[in-house]
Formats: sequence, C-alpha cells, structure tokens
Amino acid sequence: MQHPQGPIRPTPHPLAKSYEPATFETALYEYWNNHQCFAASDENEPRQQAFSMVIPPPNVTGALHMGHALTNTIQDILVRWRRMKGENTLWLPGTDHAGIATQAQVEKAIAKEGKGGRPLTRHDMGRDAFIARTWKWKEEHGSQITNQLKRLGSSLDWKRERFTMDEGLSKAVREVFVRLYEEGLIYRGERIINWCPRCQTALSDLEVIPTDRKGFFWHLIYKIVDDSGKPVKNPDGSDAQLVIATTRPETLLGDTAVAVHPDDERYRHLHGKKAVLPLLGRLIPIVLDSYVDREFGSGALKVTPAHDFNDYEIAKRHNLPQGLPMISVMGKDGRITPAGGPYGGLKFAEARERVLQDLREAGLLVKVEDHLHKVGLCQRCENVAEPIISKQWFVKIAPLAKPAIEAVEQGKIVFSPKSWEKTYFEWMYNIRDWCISRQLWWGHQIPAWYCGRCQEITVSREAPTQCKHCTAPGSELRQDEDVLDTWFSSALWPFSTLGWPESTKAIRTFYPTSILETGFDIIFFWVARMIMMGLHFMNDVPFRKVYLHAMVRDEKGEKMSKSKGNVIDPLVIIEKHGADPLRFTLAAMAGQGRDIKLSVDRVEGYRAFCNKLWNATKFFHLQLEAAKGAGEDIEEPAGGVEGWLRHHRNELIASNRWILSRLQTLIEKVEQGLEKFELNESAQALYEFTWHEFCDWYIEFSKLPLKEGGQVRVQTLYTLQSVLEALLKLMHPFMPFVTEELWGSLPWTRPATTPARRRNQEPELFTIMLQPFPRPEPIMKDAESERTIEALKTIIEAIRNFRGENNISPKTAFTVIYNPSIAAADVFMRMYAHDIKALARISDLQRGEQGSTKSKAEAVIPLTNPPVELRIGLDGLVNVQEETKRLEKELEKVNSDLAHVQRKLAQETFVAKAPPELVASERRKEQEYKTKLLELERALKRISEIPGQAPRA
RNA sequence: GCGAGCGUAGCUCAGCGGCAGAGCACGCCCUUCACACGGGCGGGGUCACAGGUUCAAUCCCUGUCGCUCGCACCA
Repeated sequence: MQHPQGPIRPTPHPLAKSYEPATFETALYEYWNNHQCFAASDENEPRQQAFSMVIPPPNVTGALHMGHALTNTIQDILVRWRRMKGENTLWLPGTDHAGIATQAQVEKAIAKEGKGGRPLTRHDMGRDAFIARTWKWKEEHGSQITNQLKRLGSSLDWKRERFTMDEGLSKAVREVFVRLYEEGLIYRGERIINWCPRCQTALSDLEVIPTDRKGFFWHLIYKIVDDSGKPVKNPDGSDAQLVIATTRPETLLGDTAVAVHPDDERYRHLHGKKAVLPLLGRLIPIVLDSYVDREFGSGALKVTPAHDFNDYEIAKRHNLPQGLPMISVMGKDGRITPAGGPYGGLKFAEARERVLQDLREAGLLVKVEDHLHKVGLCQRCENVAEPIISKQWFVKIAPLAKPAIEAVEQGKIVFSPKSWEKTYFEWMYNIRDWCISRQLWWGHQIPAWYCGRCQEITVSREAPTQCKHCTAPGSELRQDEDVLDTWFSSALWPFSTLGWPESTKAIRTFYPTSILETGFDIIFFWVARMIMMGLHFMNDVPFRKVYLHAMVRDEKGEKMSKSKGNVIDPLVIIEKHGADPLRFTLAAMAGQGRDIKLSVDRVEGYRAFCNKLWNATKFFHLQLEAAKGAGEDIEEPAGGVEGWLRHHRNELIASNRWILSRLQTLIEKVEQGLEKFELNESAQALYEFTWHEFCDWYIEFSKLPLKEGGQVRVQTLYTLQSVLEALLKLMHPFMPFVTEELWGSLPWTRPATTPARRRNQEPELFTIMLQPFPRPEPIMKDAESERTIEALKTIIEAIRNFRGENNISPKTAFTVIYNPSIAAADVFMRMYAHDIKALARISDLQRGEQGSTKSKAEAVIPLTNPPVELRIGLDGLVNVQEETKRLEKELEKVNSDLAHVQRKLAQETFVAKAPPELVASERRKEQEYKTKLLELERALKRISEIPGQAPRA
C-alpha cells in the first residue's frame, strides 16, 4: 500500500469485509488536499469556464451543526460536479468574526480569571489587551469549524481561506466605509434605535426578534386642562380626562404628548387642550394623528417618542416636543435616567412597580387586564431590547436598494425557489436605514476620528495625521470607539475575498460568482446586502443565482436548539455512520421549500446503501480474481473498457446490453437533477438504480455468464467494471469518500484527465474527483434488451410470488412447465431458460401442455408478457387450499383491474376525446385481463374438481 | 392584517393530469458461494375537507379547516 501522500493513492485490495468509513475518510481528505485537488486557478483562465461560489462564512466561534452540514453538502455536490465537468471551479472558504458572539465567548472565558471572587471584565483589561486576547482565542479555536467542514468532505480551496477581519478584508471594509461616507450614504445621527441593555450595544432592526409575551394592559387616567391649567369640563359638567391603556407604564415618564384621532367625535372638545402627565404633573399637548386606531382601547394614545418607534414617527410629524425636550428616560445601563425624576436610577422592572404603586395610590390606575403582546428580544442574548434615542452611524439605504431591486426584477439575479423573490422585494421596498455601529470592541473599528479642537469628524482609510477641517495635528484626534455591524463586512464577502479593492486576477476570473447557496433566514441579513454592495462597488451582481435551502429540524419538526436538547450533531453522525451517509441523507431530503425533518433512521438506511455499494464492488473483484485464477485472458482492452463495450455492443448478451442501456437513463436523470437544483431527484435515481437494478437484477443475471467462462465472462467483467466506474463517478459529488475508496480499487482506471487536472503539476494523479463526469451515450440505449429483461423479470417474479405466497422454502426445488401461446414465446423461453431457472430457483423449466406436470392438481400462472402460461405441479408441494386462496386473490385483482378498464372504455367521451394511443392501450389491457381472467377461472374450476377436495363456496 | 409554504401508508418524505411510490417500521419464509448494513414474498392509503374545470384530478382553480414560517403590528 502506498503512502497517502504519494502520487498514487492507496489502493486497499482486497476490500474490507464491509463498509467502515472511519478507516479511510480522513486519509482521503488529506490526499486530495495535499495534491491540490480543490485548488482553482486564476492564471489566464477563461471566465466562461469558471464556476465560483463563496461559502457563507460560519462564525469562528461556531461548531458544525446540521444547517452547516446541509448547506455545505449541497455546495460541495455542486462544486464537485462542476469540477468533474471540467470547469475551473472555485469554492472559497472562510469564517466570520461574529462580533457579539465572539466577544461574548472571550468575556465568558476571562470572567473566570477575576480575583477575589469578582469576575474579570473586558474593561478591567482595557481595549487593546482584550482585542489581543480575542485574536489569541481566534487562533486557538477558530479552526474548529473549518476542521469540521473537512470531515464533511467539503472540497474548499483552502489556500484562499479568508477571515472577515484579516488585513485584506479590513482594508475593503475601510474603503467601503470611506466611499459611502463621501457619497453621503453613511451618516452619523441621533435616532431611535434598538438597544440591548445586556449586550450594551445598538442593534439593527433585524437583530431584534418580536416575541409573544404575556403581560398586562394598564389603563391610566390623564387629566385634561386648558392652557392656564384649569380643568376642562365635559359637556355633562364632569372633569374631562382620558383613559389611556399601556403595556409599559414606566414609559409615561418620557411622554411628550397624547394623541387622538382627528375625527374622533368623543374627543373633539379636547382639541388644543393639554393633558396632565400622571405622577410628574408635566403638561403635554394633545395632538391629532390619524395613526391612532379609534377602535382600540380608549382611542387615545400616549406618545413616548424616545422609546417607541411609532411614537417617534408621530413626534416627528407633529414637530414634537413643542417646547419640551425629547425625553429619554430609559438609560443604556438598564436604569431610569435622571429625566425620570424621582424614579431616576431605578432598574426598568423596579421603576414599573414603583410607577404602578404610585398610580394606584393617586387613583389614576383604573383597570388592569391580561394582555398578550410582542416584546422585542435581542437576537443574541434573548433579553428585552429597548428602543432608545442614541447617536449612531447609519447607512442611507434607499439609494442602494433601488438598483438591488431592479437587478432581481430584471432577472440578473434569479432566486430559487422563485417565491423567495417576493419576500426579498417586500423587505427591500420597505427597507429602513441600517444602523451599523455597535458598542463592542471586537470588530472593524469605525474609521472616523473626532477633533478635540473643532469637534468635526474626519473619515479616512488610514489614521489621519491631521484634522481635515481645522488641520489640528493627529494627536488631537480620537478615533470613534464603536465597531461595525458584523454583517457590514459579510456584505462585501463575494468581492473582498477575491482581493478587492486591489484589481486582481481572481476578481477578473471569478466575479460575479456563479451561485450563492444559503438559508432563507439570512436573505435580509446577508443576501440583500451583498446584492446592494456588489452592485454599488463592483458595478455588477455578486452572484447570478441564489439557491435557498430548507431549514433542518428534528424529527418532530421543531427547530434544533441546545436548550431543547433535540440537536442531532452532524459530527456524532459522521463518527458513527460516516460522512457519506449523512451527505446522501441531506441531499435526498433537500427538496425545495419546506422543512427538513431529519431522522437518524434515514441515515442508517443510507449507510446500508454504502455497504451495498461496497459489496457490489467486492463482488466484481472476487469475480475478476476467479477469472484470472481460471487462466482467463483478462487484460484491459486496447481503447479501454468503455471503448471496447461500445465497439462490441451488438455482440453483448442481453443482460449486459440492458444494464448499459439503463445506465444511460440514469446519467440523464442525475445530470438533470443537478442542473435543475433538484438534488433529491438525482439522489433517488442513484439509489434506485444501484440497489434495485444493478444489485438486485444485474448482478444476479451476471452470475451465469461469469460461471460459464470464456468470452461471455470477459464481456460481463468489462460491463461490471464499466457500470461500476460510471456509477461511482455519478455518485462521487454526493458521496465523495466511499466512491473514491472503491474507485481506487478498480482496475483499468486512468489518471485524472479533466482540465482541472491538467492545471495540476503532477504527471499522474489518480483520483475519482478529477475524472470526467459521465455523459449519456445515446448509442448505448437498447430498447430490445430492455424489453427482454422486463419479460424475464415478469416470469421470475411470478414464480417467486407463487413460492412466497405459498410459503415454499427456497430450498424446495420444483419444476415449472410453460406453454407458449405463440412460437416466438417458445424461442424466448428456450433462450433464457437458464436465467429463469437460476433467478427463480427452480429445478427445471420445460415445455408442456396441461396435465404434463403429472400432478393431480396444478397451479396456473397466466402471463401476457411474454405470452406464456406457467404450470406447477402441486403434489407434495402445496396444500390445494392454499393454492386456491392464491388463485382467488389473483382473480380478484384481475377482476377489479378489468372492471376499471371497462368502466373507462364504456364512456363514449373518453373514447372520443382521450388521446388515441391511450385508448388503444386501454383496449389492449382489456384483452389481456380477459384472457388472464378466463385462465384463472379455468384453473380454479379444475382445482375445485380434484377428488377429495371440498368445493369452496 | 398582508405574504409564503405545508397537510399523501404507523413514522419521515417523493410524486403533481391518465389504475397511489420509496425508506424506516410491521408480518411470513430464508445464515443460497457480494452483502443479515442481506435476499424473497406480503399486509397497510375515500392522497385534510367541500365545490369547480376536464373524457379523466392526489395533481389545476375556488372556498373551508388545521399546522409552519416571514413581514407589519393595536399603544
């Protein structure tokens, strides 16, 4: 056996007894990687021959989960297929720095290092030390996810691996920031944003998950006064007041108005008056806004512009606060600000309790109801995120969104499944400015500097030496402490990874990328933003197709999560069953537009499939050895096995012609499935062919000619080799390891010949992954042999059915008599008697008339294709009653089939309007059923007349 | 509320105009010389419900019910 790093891959021969993936997977991956099998070339390669994809970069903190396994399996299938087709294939790997997640990991780690029971925080360490520490953590742990991708078999071009915070990508980020700023598309401003008090950072809209929470609806009284502070009277003379319902009573501290609908007659007399803010006594205006829903609650709404997005909009419309500051009462630290008066300093929850208590005491709390409402939770930590007013950086998104919408409308980018385009448009049409600053340390620090002298901002690619506005020296400048949203750098991924902003060969060869494959859950986060950035900076789409796969869920259809404990760990599956069965399972289940409910049973089923394939290959080896042992002259024919078979196709025996013909159909199906991104179709076709055509029938048929020896043995060995090799190549994108292992064991294979191979330096590289992908050869299609084998299968299955239904042991041999209804059928039966005998396991097959079994009772099996009647003597073999039952069952079925066809043919409209071929075929069926029925009835009659048998009712 | 998707064998899912398919599970028979991670035979479904189009509907259209996921939310 050769060393895995040698030019010829290790050839394990003879093959192990059964499929044991753990014994070869890791070594094969190393072999491929060491020999640059995954490497793409950008040296003078024509663009037209390029196929490129970028991996959706997993978090450096990540561990491979089923979602990763699915997307990377799908992508690897596409890439391996394209590579075998000879395209210059790039699949670019990398990881994402994942701002919040990574920072949280490191913070957790350092917390343990605190002294005197006090956890160490990043603030204790200081920014530089903390960032250095995080880099160290990344160096130590960041390779976990990439190593796991290797275990899965992902054929990524590792030499081009990138990280969103490496030097090149950081440069790209700064370039983009500066240019967008200079174009006025990035600005800094004080706006209402989502704030996570736990993570202590601003969040984008997308990072806040609205979640149902049980809460309360508190109804509060706001008294109404006029400008001079005197109570306003209702028409009936009572003091006017508004009852306002709220789910967050503590926010009243920040109220700057009360809103009612302008056409609400109930409140007409309050227009222009003031409301008295409970507890604080502040006078706030009553504004008129049609946003207010008159039907809901009391039809009056408290307006807290600093802590509610809708209220913020109302306030803006009415130019509020009139004479009052926009009051922020919820602080970034999770406590009420000094603006909250006596409540200042309290935590939000405490403030709520105190406010409610005080309201109750003041008699201003009139009603409490249970209420189900939505609360925004921080995507990362699942704590409640609060809307607050804060100074942040934003991307002005509308000008970027417009071309991105058009690109999809014009079909420059096509989503698959198509229905996701609607989701994309929906979001893009209503898109809001993107808050990109995060109050974290781990990430791309915003390239903006503040001047200590003139207070102006200098935005620059590198640290500026002086203020752009007042020319104060660099020492007077302080860089913005915030970092950018992680998705900002991800948005540049398709071109930043290829070397942008430099002009590189890689960009010229591989941009735009061919396909983006990812989950629909990040259409907004990632896909849309890549489209916007790609169009803006590269003047072209970042990818031409977007393939979106389903979500992987557990058997019950629930999202897998650690807290639910329903996670199926792909690595555990790989350890136990191998990477290939997992990959095949995922491919087989990758139907579009639905959830994937993964079950381990299914994986085990495909492991059995690998074992089946293993043993089929083993069968070939045993037969080849046997032939050689018998002194058979069996060398590789000149022109190769395939060429030999093509040349001698008309001299092949039926079973060989048949399997080669069926193989062509398989190749077409597999190719079509890959082409249409219906991987499940390809996987199913491969499974069906391998197990049920190749193993169940072809191998069984082959045993006879292999035993016979001579020329038929040789052609059968060639056929076996050829079909096996084609099959392994077809399966390779789906199951790279087992196919490589088995292919390596085959004789008469050739060194890699695809263009991808030619770029490789080594003269002789043996690997299936750089073999040309099989192409259908119409000339090998053979309808005649397909009819022959179908007929043989019919006969064999009929006899097996007789045996099975009557519980006759396989050991019990019996003779079958056949009676052909036409001469051709007799010829056919003679020609294939050996095959029928062997596969049906019967002792003899003879021509004979009724009664020639010399048995008192005979079983009768009428067939229409081929047109023969089979007879089996029952004496000493089967209880007559059992056979009667079998006949009756058969009769019932034929009867119902016949009735069905006749009902159809009885309809004049059917005969008149249905396609003539269909009508003709129905007529044919009717005749067949009638004939069968007659023969079955006769058989039943005869069997019931046998002396000693009680006639059946 | 708007949008998307899904309801097919006990379970997981294919099929998407011409007599319902697979895997697993189940029953019976087999340690037959590639494979017990196996072979053979079999049982099991008013294709959610109600209408419509069609010669023909699990498949197309409409509605109902049930489930899932986005988006927007009524404070």
